[in-house]
Amino acid sequence: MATDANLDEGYDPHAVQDRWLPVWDRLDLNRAGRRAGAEKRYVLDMFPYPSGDLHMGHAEAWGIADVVARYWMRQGYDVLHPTGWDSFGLPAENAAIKRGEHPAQYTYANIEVQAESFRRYGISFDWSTRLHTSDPEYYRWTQWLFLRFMERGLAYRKNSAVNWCPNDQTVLANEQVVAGKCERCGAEVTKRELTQWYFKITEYADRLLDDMQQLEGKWPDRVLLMQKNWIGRSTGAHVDFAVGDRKVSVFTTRPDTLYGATFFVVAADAALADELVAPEQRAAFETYRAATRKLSDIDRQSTERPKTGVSLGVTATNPLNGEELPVFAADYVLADYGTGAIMAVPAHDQRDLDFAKAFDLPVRVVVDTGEDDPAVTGVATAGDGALVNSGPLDGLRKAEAIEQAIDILAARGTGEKAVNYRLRDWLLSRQRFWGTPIPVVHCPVHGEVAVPDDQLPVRLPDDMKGADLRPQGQSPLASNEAWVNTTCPTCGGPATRDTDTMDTFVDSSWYYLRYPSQGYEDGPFDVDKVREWLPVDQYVGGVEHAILHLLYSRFFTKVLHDMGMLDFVEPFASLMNQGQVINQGKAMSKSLGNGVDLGSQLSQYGVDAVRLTIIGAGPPEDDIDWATMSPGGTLKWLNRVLRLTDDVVALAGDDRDVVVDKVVAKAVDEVTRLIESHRLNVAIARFHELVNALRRSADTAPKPAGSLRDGVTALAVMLSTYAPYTAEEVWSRLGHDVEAGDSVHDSSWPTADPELLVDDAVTCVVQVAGKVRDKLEVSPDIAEDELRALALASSRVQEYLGGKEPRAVIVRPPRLVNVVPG
RNA sequence: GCCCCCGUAGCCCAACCGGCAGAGGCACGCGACUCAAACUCGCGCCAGUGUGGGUUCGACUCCCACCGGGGGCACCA
Repeated sequence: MATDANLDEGYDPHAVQDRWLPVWDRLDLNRAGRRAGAEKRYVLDMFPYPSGDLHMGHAEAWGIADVVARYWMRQGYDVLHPTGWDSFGLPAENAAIKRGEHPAQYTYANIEVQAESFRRYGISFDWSTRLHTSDPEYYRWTQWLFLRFMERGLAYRKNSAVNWCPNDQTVLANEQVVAGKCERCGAEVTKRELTQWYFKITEYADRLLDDMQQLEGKWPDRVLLMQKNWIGRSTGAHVDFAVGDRKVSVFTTRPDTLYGATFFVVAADAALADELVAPEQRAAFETYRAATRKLSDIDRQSTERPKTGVSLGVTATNPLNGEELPVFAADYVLADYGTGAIMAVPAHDQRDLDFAKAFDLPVRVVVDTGEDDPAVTGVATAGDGALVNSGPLDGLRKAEAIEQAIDILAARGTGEKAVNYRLRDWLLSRQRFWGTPIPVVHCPVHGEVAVPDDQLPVRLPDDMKGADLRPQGQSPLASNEAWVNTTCPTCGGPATRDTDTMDTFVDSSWYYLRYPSQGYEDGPFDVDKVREWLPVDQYVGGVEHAILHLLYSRFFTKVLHDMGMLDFVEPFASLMNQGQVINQGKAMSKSLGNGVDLGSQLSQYGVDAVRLTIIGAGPPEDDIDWATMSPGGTLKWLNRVLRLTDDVVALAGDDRDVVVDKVVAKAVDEVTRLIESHRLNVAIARFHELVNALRRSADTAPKPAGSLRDGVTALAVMLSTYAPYTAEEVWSRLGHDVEAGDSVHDSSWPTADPELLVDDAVTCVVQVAGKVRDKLEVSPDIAEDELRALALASSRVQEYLGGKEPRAVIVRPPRLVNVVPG
């Protein structure tokens, strides 16, 4: 007995799946290079992380990319649709600690489960491309790339306060701190002073911003916007103040307000504050600094919090007017943005005004914006206006004054135009085990020494498991003496290995480059193969990577371009973000207990019904509420397709009906354009229409067998992109010998005869005062004059005109006439 | 606080450059088939596009304001 009574009669999707899957495996239809000589296309999903089996979200993302891949194959392109796993990372390590295993066990077991699920789900992967970032053959090249970055000064080590996740016991990149919490586990992030490896992504800030021009219209606007905001370019000036005999520079976007500066603030946790503090203020400063360091990022970044600070007991000299400004240390100034010090202009900056109020400092208006005095209202005025109280700047507008101020500063050698970025360098060290080891040796004589290329990979030890991996605040590798102790590649003397591993986002920043030459041993990738296949024509993935993976990959691509290894500067020509699959209005989660298991959906409705339901639910980027979907209805429709097929196959003869031919041509034409424009859900509606039309014709004499057979054939080919199993079944029932290699997945996309797309007559709407009053059947190429005359001759139009002359007649042949009464 | 996106039948969604608001589906109702039901086939049902204004011969579409929902950034000088 089937679980669903409906399945007893009609379509059994499982039998169809079991029938075709082994045949496809044998036919090997998805191998890149199969259509040698044809134009190449590269379709890619953001590769999966192997935690457990596939879920509904995977079903959507890979379903979407698979439609594109299969569509391009039908169109005759040579398609690369590869797969791999982003297989380093914390969940495997945590599972290993819990189970007393090596992380590789969990990782590779899950990969096998997911691989089998992908296969069953009918994804058109070229399995020969398969890679795993945790394989030594892969991470060897991650290490190799790191060393190239190091040679170019793009990987460096520095000591600074870094984001620390107390739960995962590791540092985090800025991009992995979301609203003050660890992106992975949600713990509140704290700060730690540590020496860590960084990638100098800030050196590419301008290019990351400027090259986005190439992506406009091809990437979702919101992703581009998020990246733009994240990079956060600000233009302004560096202004040099004098503190005693020391020069202290600040960054400001408002050099025009220099005359309004009434105090000066240094970030309390910046080294600069420690260096400037006067002896009599040192005790107070250190107390304050200690308190600052205890704050979590969340507390510290709250704008609600009252301003706090402490005087450093020194003054800074304003380079424009020579005024001596009191210097404070405060936590509202960030140590790692700009120079870690600011000139405070309370009249025109809200934060400075709040501080001035708290410390009873003067507020001096220097831009007359026409608003009330900030000293009275407590609201800083940041808008445009005329400069006042500003010596040579008086009377200028804001923009002019900014330029003028910079000119004056530059002439005096006390400042210059400057650009600053919100983007910080990418902190890549992680104090965890299951990642790519950083290929550096620390020698007491020679310092940081790169491991020579011919000694790569620096392998992870395979004798560590379970409790050995427990986080201790430093990498578990540090406790493995046999691994740590080595010799210096330069002098041969005793040395130690760097015990940190790389952020897994390093692994995923270049994987798409290796697919075309997976297994290549002379470099991370075969430059010629990359030239053939890259950039990726269609990338598909979640919007959660808008500023993590996507920004990092763009950075890597630009560096590799500069190294002469790539011809292009943007890795992903087109990007689609799929939405989330939710349930009953909420994200699926264990705590809510509203999870929908993909496996059980597949066993209940079959692969094709689930694929069609997910993709048909709405635009790819929209969230899908599974509670509102009916895969059962989709299964019934697939059943309908098969019944139609059987009925049509049973018809004898080759009779044609031009009406049917037109319906088919129109469906082909529209589906083609809909898939091209990524409106994948609407294409499914066209499938329904086509089936309805063919059904009607098959039920009505004279039943044009030839036209119907062609219609079902076109349907099978188009449907092969969404519902690969059912389409193959239809194809087979139409008489194709799939086992012998005549698969629908090796067929060609149907073409629509342009003559069949032309309508003999179209309906012209005739409006009077914008309201539809009549309809005319006219020739599609009717002339404007003729149509006007026809419309005005309409008795209904005359009726509504009531004998008056029309004031205007708007004619848009052949579809519309609007008569405007006088 | 700043910025972005979205509001169309009971529900999910279509509607090209501004030109007949409805393609498709779910649910529901009726009919045919059936001893009856299920399945299947056919037919039907329901909104004037969140609200208010503006531009236009004509607005779901463009502009402004507001309401509601979602998202991004958030002490970045």
